[in-house]
Amino acid sequence: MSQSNRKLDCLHSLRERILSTELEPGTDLDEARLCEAYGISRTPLREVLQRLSGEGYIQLEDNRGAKVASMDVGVMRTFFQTAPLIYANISRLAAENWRGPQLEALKDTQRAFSQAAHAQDASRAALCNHRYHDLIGEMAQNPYLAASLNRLLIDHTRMSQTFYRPTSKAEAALVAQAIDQHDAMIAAFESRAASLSLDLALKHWDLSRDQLERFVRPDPLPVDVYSLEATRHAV
Amino acid sequence: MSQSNRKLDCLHSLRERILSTELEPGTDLDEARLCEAYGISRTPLREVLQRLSGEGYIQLEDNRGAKVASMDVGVMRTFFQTAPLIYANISRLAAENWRGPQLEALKDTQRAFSQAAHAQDASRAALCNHRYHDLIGEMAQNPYLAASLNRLLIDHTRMSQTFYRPTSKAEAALVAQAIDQHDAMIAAFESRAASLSLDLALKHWDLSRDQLERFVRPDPLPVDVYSLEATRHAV
DNA sequence: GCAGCTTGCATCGTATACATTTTGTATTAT
DNA sequence: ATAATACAAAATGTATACGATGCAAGCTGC
Repeated sequence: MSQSNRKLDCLHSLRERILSTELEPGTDLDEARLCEAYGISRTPLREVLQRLSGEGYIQLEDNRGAKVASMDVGVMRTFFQTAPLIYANISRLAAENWRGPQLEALKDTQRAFSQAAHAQDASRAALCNHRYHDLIGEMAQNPYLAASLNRLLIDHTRMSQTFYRPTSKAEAALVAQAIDQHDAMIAAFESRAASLSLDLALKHWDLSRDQLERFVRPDPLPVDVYSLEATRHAV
Repeated sequence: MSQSNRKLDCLHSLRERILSTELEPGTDLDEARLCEAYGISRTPLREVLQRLSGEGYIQLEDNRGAKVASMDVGVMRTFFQTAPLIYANISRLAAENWRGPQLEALKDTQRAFSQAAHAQDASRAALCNHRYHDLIGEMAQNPYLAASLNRLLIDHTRMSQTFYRPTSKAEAALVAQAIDQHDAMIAAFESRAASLSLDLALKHWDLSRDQLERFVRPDPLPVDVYSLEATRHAV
């Protein structure tokens, strides 16, 4: 076959590696090295890079190669400003416009997400979560908003990479809550409940925002060292 | 220089030819022919096509070449549903976030637009209008919404291609009104009036929607042929 | 000793040649 | 006569070779 699987493999692999932050924001991507790794020549690899650039995963600079898209603080501010608007509208449209086997695909992805979360496989959970929201984007049948959504999801997934690594019971509970919300959204889509879907998306966003804030601004270290002494044996 | 001007020329030229519908939606793009036309080899041309695909100008199918992005009726419905949301928010953010020489660039483009409109150069006016709104997208400093905006503008420009070809006095008046609105928006941006900018964007959208509807659903042919007889000499 | 230039290496950009896939056409068998 | 198959021609996908660019270390002149 012409679109030799290796080229598609390369595309998907790079997407996943960027989403999982195995390739961290700002990382330089060397063409020759990637060619060797994926067993393809520079020509198809460069086409893959062009495409990833168009999707917002990487940035190309003339005669300077490719870098994984950065995530500076200014962009994060914009992210928090924009996400609820897009997520809410996409969710409403998904409830109205999904068709055919799309809902089943969403259920499958939700099952995979739930499994990964329970197995505490942070990377896989994050990728499943990404796919879950990406599918909702497809269900909405709106190529314009989908363009925004895809870019939001790239950054969202990269940011949330650390959250499905429940280091505390509180965070584990938040993940469980996220799973319940996903189920509730699926039910709302199934019954074509548009405005309910919108509300659920906003609630889901609130939860995610709390998780993200917990990451950006974690619990401060205890001022009183004696309280550490007291809790040490409890762990 | 490495990014040989010919490659960039090719990119810009194809964008303009698609926006001006010289290359109509659905047109097949032949690699060899384009290579010859722009004097570049297939490798850089294919990278240009990949990029245009990422930007939403064309669609690539495996082993089947490139087609200019289509504009079926379903997409148009979605366009009318989505445009005001994005335009309004972009406009508000542009008022809040523009900086440096961006406003001057906008004024320059507005002058060029006004000139083209008065010269009744439909193609150039449409491209200037496109650039005007694209610049507002840059001023908003929001890469997520910019992704939606860019895709909306591609279809918007292609649809409005016929409107700056004022065949009737009514349409000419609408164009004049659009120019005034552009000026009002510039003034609002300059004074950082966020909510005014949002309102103006919505008004501008209403006007554009009226123009588009006039095109999609023109005045019906006169039922009474005698009325034609009556107006024939008036023309 | 330091500024500015030159050289060398690593990497990117382009062209060309080759392989694979698609498509149109002609031929043959039913 | 129609349909199926095989072959030929055109277009797409890939690999490799070569030229161009950018960065860094070393050299020369002041």
